[in-house]
Amino acid sequence: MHSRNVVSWSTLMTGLFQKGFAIEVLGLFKNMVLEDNLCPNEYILATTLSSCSNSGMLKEGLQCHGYVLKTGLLFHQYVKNALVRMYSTFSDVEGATRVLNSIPGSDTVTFNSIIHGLLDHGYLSEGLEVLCRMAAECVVWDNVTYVNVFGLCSRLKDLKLGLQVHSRMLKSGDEFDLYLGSAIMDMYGKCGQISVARKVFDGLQTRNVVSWTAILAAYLQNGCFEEALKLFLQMELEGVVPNEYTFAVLLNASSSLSAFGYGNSLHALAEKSGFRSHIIVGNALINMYSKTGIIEGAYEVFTDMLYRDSITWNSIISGYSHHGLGKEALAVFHDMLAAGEHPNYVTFIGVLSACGHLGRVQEGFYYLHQLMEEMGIKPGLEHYTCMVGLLSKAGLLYEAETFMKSTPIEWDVVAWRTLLSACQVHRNYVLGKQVAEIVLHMDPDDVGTYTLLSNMHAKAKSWDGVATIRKLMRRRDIKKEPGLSWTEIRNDTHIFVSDDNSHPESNQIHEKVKELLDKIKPLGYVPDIASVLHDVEEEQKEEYLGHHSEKLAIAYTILKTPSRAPVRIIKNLRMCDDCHSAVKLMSKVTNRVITVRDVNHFHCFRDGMCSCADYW
DNA sequence: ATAGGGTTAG
Repeated sequence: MHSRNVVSWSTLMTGLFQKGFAIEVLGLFKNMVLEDNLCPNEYILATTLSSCSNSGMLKEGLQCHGYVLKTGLLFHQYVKNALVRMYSTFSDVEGATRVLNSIPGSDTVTFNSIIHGLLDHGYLSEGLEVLCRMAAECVVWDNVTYVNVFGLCSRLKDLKLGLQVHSRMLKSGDEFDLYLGSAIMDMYGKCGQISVARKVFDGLQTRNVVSWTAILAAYLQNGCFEEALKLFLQMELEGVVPNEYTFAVLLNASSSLSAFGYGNSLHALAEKSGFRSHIIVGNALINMYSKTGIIEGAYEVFTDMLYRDSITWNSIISGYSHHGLGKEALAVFHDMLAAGEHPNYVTFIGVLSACGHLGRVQEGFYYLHQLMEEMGIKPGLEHYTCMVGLLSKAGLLYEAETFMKSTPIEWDVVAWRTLLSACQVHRNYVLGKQVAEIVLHMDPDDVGTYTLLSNMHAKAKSWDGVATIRKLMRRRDIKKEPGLSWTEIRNDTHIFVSDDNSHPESNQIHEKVKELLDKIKPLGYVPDIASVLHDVEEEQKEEYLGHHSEKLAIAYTILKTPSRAPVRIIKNLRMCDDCHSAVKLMSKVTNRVITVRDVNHFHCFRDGMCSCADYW
């Protein structure tokens, strides 16, 4: 153009802004001032400020604010709104509030911007306050307001508020849109009302990928993992193309089921669909591989990722920790610091539990008392519980007990259970029984603790103790949870129940178990018959041990898969001592890698050893 | 003649 004016620049800048080229808008702003010597007006500044928000350019945003002050454009509504959004986006609540209050006149967009900004940075009560103010000042609510307010209800998990807002929306008679539909489903999902969310979904006239993903996420958040995976097939059938959020949800559903078959297929599909470099997909993949027991797969995804954020680092660190790989976890943690990524609350849970696996008591306390302080992270219950685990794992049971008594925090049942299982491993039954009392006082229905307690009595050969526990369980009507193990072979899941002969191939499986046990006896396997609490002959006790669900699942997988294939088992309870020592030797005689995910640990058995170093 | 705010995720 031979001659350009502010409107020419403004038109171009708006076009770029709306297509997502925020950085380019800032470049144009500079050129307009320097090349054409033009003075920006309120249109230019509104767009430029928004571009600063969208591209994360804080410094430039502040410079624009200075420009606004110098040029006296502050009293234009659009400019004010853009400023409020800029400060909200950069989580400067005070700055946003200052703009909000210092310039008279706030419209719907002003309030929408500040509420959204507050929610996005976790200022929920402040968000609620602004909403009340908006209502008090009788500012009109539009669809964007409703979307934001439903977001507020989701985060507060406040169903009552959600229902009130939904009613108000229906009465307002405003035109409904897809943003609203997704926000409503999200609200009901996060407030635990999955069937209402589904009803909203079924009532949608049109659906896009976000509506689908929102309902899948609602199923996920309500523990309906298989339903989520099933519904995805329906989504594909209707020709809706999944995006990176969809894959994150589905991978998470697979992780929760420990379904590596689904996880693997989804990984392939995500790559084919071009989501290889999306952070949330990478993070979900790390999580999926780690939770399905394939920690090498998790690391491979991690190393291949082009872009990482703090969740990426946290995922691989806690993945390594869950697998008992303390050295690897700490090495990645140091890489994280070197890469300039700031650790957070969650990072240190993984780091401290890694110290636990390595028995590094001093290093753990250094992180807790010094590094966390330096980084401005206040230790919480989870961190202190890691310290209890760390001390007790190192055999310092009484130090752990003292630590618990001297730390001013309200301990939960998890912390006491940590100390309890340490007492079991270190065979300190005196302290163990005391701690078990505390655990049962806090949670009288905890079946695992009764089992642990009666095991401790049995190990100490206190048969009266065993009888007392069993009486107690009968009196309190505590039913022993059946032991379940499952394994995925090709695309089928096979479930095994302890002491259950109803499997069609039961005979073969038992024969295979017997064969394996006979093979490992010469290597030192001694059946732990003391742990069998049935009143039967010794020989039969040995047979009962062979009926544990993980032994059945392992025998079956070995029968049905090629000779070098890894064996992966998931079970619902804690692995017992007998199975643990048996499976170690089985990994040796079969030359297989056997991974068992029990209720809270991963055990990777290889060549006669377990990754948990016999502490779990 | 040119301008602003929203949904799903780890």
